[in-house]
Amino acid sequence: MDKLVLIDGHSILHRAFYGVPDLTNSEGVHTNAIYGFLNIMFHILDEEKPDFFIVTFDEHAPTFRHEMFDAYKGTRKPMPEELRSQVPLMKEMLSAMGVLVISKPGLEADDLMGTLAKEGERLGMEVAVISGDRDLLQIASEHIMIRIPKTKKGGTEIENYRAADVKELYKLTPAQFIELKALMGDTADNIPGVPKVGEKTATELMVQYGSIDAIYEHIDEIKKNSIRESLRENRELADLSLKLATIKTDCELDVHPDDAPVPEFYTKEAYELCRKLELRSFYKRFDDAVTGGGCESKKTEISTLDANGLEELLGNIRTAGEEAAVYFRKFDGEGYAISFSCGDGKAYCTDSTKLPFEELCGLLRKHYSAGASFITHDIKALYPVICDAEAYKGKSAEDMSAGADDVMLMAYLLDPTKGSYKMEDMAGIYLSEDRKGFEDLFIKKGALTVSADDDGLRNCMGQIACDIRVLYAELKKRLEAAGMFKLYRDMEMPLSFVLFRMEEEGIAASAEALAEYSAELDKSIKELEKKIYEAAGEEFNINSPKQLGVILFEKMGIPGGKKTKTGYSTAADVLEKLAAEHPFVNDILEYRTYAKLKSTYADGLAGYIAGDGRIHTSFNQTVTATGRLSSTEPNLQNIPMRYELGRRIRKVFLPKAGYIFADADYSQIELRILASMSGDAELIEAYRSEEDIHRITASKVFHVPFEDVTDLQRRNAKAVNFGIVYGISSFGLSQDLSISRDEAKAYIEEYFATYPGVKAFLDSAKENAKSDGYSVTMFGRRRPVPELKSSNFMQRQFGERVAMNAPVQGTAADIIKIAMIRVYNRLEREGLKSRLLLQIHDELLVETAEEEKGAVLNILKEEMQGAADLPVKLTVDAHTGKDWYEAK
DNA sequence: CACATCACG
DNA sequence: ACGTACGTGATGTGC
Repeated sequence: MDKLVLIDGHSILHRAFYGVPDLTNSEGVHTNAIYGFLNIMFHILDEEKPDFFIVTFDEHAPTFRHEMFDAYKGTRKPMPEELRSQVPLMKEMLSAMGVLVISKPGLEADDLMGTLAKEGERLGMEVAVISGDRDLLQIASEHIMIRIPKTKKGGTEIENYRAADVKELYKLTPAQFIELKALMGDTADNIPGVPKVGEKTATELMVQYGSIDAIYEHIDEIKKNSIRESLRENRELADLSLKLATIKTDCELDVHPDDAPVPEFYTKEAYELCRKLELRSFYKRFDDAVTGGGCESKKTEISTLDANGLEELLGNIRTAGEEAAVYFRKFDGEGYAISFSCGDGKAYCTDSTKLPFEELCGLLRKHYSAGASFITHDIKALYPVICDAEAYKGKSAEDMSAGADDVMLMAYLLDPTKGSYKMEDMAGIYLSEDRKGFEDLFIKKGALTVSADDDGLRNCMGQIACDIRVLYAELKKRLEAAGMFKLYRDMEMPLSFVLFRMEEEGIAASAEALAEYSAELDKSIKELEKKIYEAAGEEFNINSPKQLGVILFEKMGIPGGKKTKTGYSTAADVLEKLAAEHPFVNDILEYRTYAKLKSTYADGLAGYIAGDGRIHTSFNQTVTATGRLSSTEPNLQNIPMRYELGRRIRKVFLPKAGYIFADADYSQIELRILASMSGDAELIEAYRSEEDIHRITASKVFHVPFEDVTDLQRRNAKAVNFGIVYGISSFGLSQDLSISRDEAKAYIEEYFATYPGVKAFLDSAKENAKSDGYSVTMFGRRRPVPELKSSNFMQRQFGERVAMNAPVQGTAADIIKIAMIRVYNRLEREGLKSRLLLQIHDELLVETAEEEKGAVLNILKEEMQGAADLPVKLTVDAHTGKDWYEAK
């Protein structure tokens, strides 16, 4: 049977544009949508191997269906210029490939597709329709499959729908699907729908009655007054919507499915266009005949080095004054492999079978300290190889990072919302090179699957080194274009060195104290366990929310109600509301607290104490969307603090003999940044008065004299202050304060009336993020906020909160990063023995030599306060103590 | 491996 | 009509 593939060109191009990060060729021509489109197209073609193939494009002029009902015209967003410019190029590419591209002015792509699909079906073809949205599901049938590509991490997945799949998923036939859409409406498609009828109601009605006509026949049966009346009043609108929602399948076209046999694709013209657009990953699809002899596929020449060879290479690099790309991997035990790539286009490798690790380090350290420079991926992991304590003594973080570059940090700044910055992913995104993952190829269950001098491994190492140098040039260009290169060089690179030193230093923790604490918790846990089992009348796993839910809400009959998708919610805020009536619920809350402290902290931390008696956390520099750091294995940024019982765990963190801890934290840094960035005169003045900020806010918002502010008023004002920073919503605030949404709304309005500059700032933060596609901090750090353009209300709402929060949280992150570098440099340059150990977002912990106490406290205060010069001065509280508990 | 929960700023 | 504060990481359960 013949097979026909139809691609909805605009829809897939659109999807590709938003799914693939910005990509340009060296002339600045945007190519990401074309790249994504071709990937999806080839993927489909490889899979379907069709006999006929057509791509449709609509002209994006007002179309008949939509023109008729101008009053409902939704706000169809204008196409961003970066995408618009790719449309003609895409068409050019398709025509160069010999693909039949059809468009007809005045016709929606949907109608074109619908007509062609049905015609194909009539001709006895198996039809696959590729589109980015679900509208086309209505034409699914036994022989017409709708395929919707989703860009998930790890490639594109495609959802497939034949008629039966639609029926299964929506409990509706494709034809009924049209009516469903007509009832609920679709703003993006300018379909009004029936007011008050949303997805839920529409689905209920359709499943029950089967059609719009049937619904109206049984309209008296509809229980909900408002819905019934709305339906009655809007019968015309429903019919109108139905017309609008129906995809036409009977358009008159001069082209027919059997006019479009699958073309050759890989023509000379197409190859030349690929070259022009620099879409490298597609080069290899073309034959030598059209490429003129596989110029891109030439293998990188890889030489193996011994000690002398490496010495010579490093010497050459230094004399040439060029930066060498380096890729280093350490394996179990002593094993390692390392590769280099320089300007000559060749790759050089060595490994533990040819050069002992210590010798490698010796050579690298010698040349790095003498001025050789390296580009790598994850510089923090390379520092211990290229320098040692002798090299960095007395040197600033800038000194130590001057000769290094890190493509991972660069890519993080370009898009901090990506989950991973693996080399193979970045080669795909920025170089259009298809690479296999190093881990996937050679690492299984944490262990190397080949020997260190295996050819496959050597080739891969060499390839990665080459990619790193090409990637560096590309990322540098992009960072400069985005105005973030300085941020990268002056902030992230020096910081990477500071973090390396902090991790290396570690913090001492007493295993004995942890064990003692654990035993104490265990005793309480056992007692509570017994009490809970008695109250419940049986033994069960208290740690299982599922079992706990059954006990509480079924067996004991406590009214709780469902909350999560899997069953009852037993979260603390739910249980707390129950505790007043059912005191035994308190035992469960208490049990949870103890269990958490024991498993995560008392026992958990003990497992991380290394041979030197210290815990060496990892500070991750490329994880958060806002620019903050994160800490893992273990997380030392969430050690209990708020309640005494948990806080006691801080007593197990101890300075070494002759030392104490000095701990300094910013006071309300985010709120001060908000005041500064917004320039709100009242809020700035409030801070200048140096009075309690929450009390001032309460006084203004609730219109009471400063002295008469009650504790409750202050608490509420504080919550509003916090809420503002999070991108406030009346719902969120009402939850936090256990008040009504109306009350919360009134607070917020009064707050904005009090600080109008804050309101204006938040509004412009949203607007700018929407038009630019990203938020930006005072120091130019960006965070993409694609959610602002989502058609989903919730997503958009989330985007707005993000747009309000990211500039503030991100600026705070920038400032403490600056402070860390400055504190590090002062300690090092002044030859002090004290060492920076931890950063907890707005707090720094320094292991302080007793005799340096005064100097360190001064340094912390000066450098933290001086990290940024804002209209509202930053203030820092600093303390010392014999353990972390005392110092905080 | 997803989810719920809870620790922090 | 619908469900929500921003940013993280670790643990235990249960499919």
